[in-house]
Amino acid sequence: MSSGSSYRLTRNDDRVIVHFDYDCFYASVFEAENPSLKSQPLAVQQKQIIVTCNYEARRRGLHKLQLITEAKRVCPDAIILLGEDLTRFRDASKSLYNYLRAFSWSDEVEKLGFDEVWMDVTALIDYNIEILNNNDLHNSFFCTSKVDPTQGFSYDATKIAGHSYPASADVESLLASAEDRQLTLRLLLGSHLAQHIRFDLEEHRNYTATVGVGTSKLISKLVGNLNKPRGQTTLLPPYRSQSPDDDDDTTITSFLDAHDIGAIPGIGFKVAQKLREHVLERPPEFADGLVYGPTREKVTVGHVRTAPGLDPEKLESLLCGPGMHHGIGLEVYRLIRGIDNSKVKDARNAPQSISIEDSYIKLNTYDQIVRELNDLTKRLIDRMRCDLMYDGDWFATPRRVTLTTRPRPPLNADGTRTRNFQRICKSAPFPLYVLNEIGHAEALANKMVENIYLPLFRQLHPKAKGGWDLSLVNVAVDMIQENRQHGRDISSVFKQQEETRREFERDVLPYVDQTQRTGAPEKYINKVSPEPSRPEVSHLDSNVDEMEEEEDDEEDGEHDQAPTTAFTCDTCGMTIPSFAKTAHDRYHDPD
DNA sequence: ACGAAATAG
DNA sequence: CGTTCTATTTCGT
Repeated sequence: MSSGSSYRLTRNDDRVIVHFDYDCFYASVFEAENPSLKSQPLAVQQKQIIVTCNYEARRRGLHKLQLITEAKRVCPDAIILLGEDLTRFRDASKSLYNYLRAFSWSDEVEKLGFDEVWMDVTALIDYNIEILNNNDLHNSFFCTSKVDPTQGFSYDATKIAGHSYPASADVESLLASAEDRQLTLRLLLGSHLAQHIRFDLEEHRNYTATVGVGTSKLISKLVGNLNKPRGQTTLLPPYRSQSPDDDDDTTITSFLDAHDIGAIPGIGFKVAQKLREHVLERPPEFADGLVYGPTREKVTVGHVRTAPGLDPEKLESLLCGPGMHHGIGLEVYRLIRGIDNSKVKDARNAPQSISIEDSYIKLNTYDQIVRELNDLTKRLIDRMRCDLMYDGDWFATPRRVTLTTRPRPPLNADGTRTRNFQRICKSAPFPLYVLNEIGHAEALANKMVENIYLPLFRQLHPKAKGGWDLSLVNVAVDMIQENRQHGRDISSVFKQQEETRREFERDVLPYVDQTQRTGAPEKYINKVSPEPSRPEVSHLDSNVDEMEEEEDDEEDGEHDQAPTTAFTCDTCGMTIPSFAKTAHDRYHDPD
């Protein structure tokens, strides 16, 4: 059916969205802690593989997901650090997120994983388009503050900052075109803002990022991939077709069409396989003996988009199945045409859920299971206290606890074992007494296991004949709600804090000439963390230590004068930003 | 509300 | 080349 089609296929191109992706994030966290690592080949290990490595290591033949044995053979002098404890990465991610948040006027700042952030910067862009002097675009000033007109940076509003797609795009003629001028201008301003934030991140936080600029989350994320690391790409118009029937003449289409169908965010493994099968008219083949990853029998977005008869209804019937939400057909239909009107979500102060899990080769006695539950639950309570508390108060509280296990399937008759990723879970209301006990997490964990997790476990595994055989256990709290705080909203605290930190660093740190930036940002900070509870993973250099950023924070004060936003500690003489005073006092006097 | 499943990094 | 450990979303019930 469907000829004239009443599908909502109009793309909203009124927004400017920037996607940040920190370069080789795990390695960068170690480098930010210890800048002398930057010039060395550095790799981060989890289990038997390199999960990421810096670009010096890549130049020497290392790469992601490489076996440690191979990595050591290829590059014997690589520095390999253990990255199995995610604490430092989570902390760095949270701090950078709040740092970026301070740039936003609308607080539409959404995180994906540890190393990606979208920002809807439309409000800033629209304001700055209004104040543009069209008679002197070369000498424009981008105002980054709603209240202080002197805050901002100079830029040339006739040129894109960074790269563009297509690389050969002629910005001058786009600006001269009645059709494309407005959109071009907005994206162009977006590119300058993105570059400003990127440079700021490099100078003040020692992180480089790769950025994409477009009018949707989909486009900004994908287009950023074109120039990495430490680059940025803007998808320029024309976004709209001249002909009514097809979109083949837009940059959106030419850009998206070349992508593998599985490369589109929102199209996962299952959906991609079904689409490949449809286009190829047979099941896609796998690599020899491998269960993971299809052999890249490349089926592209273009193939799917132009496949005959693949309208939203057809896609829906093709793709529907267990786990698929209704409307998946229309969603895919829109995605492959570059239509993604999904909002950048409002910034969050707390995660929606926290879970801790471990997998096991052998876990089959009650005692072992109780021990593991106690251990997992202690870690869960530590995480709750870290992520949901501020200044001694719970600013967010969970409403539910869940226990999830993955039973190992029994052996088949022929001695093989069928792979099973299926999980089973059971949940219960979150016990509020956990919030009131301030003692050690261990005792509290034991109590919680006794009262909550063991009952849930018995419901999950009613009969114990012959014991259990679990390959995975997960403890979680979810339905986390932010609490109404007395007086002001906790959001402003997190956001303001990073803004203050930024000003503090600008004032106290050595001046860096913005016009001379060529290589890596200079090393500028040494800091000793007062946190005793953070387990160390591995140490290379005991001289330069942690540079983790969290709310309980302090800075080294080897500089003479303090700005107005800082004070000098009477006990140790350190220069401390004012927001960190409480934490610093606690450092000297823990009780 | 609860449990399962898909997606993503 | 092995995926592990998270976190989010959405479905059916």
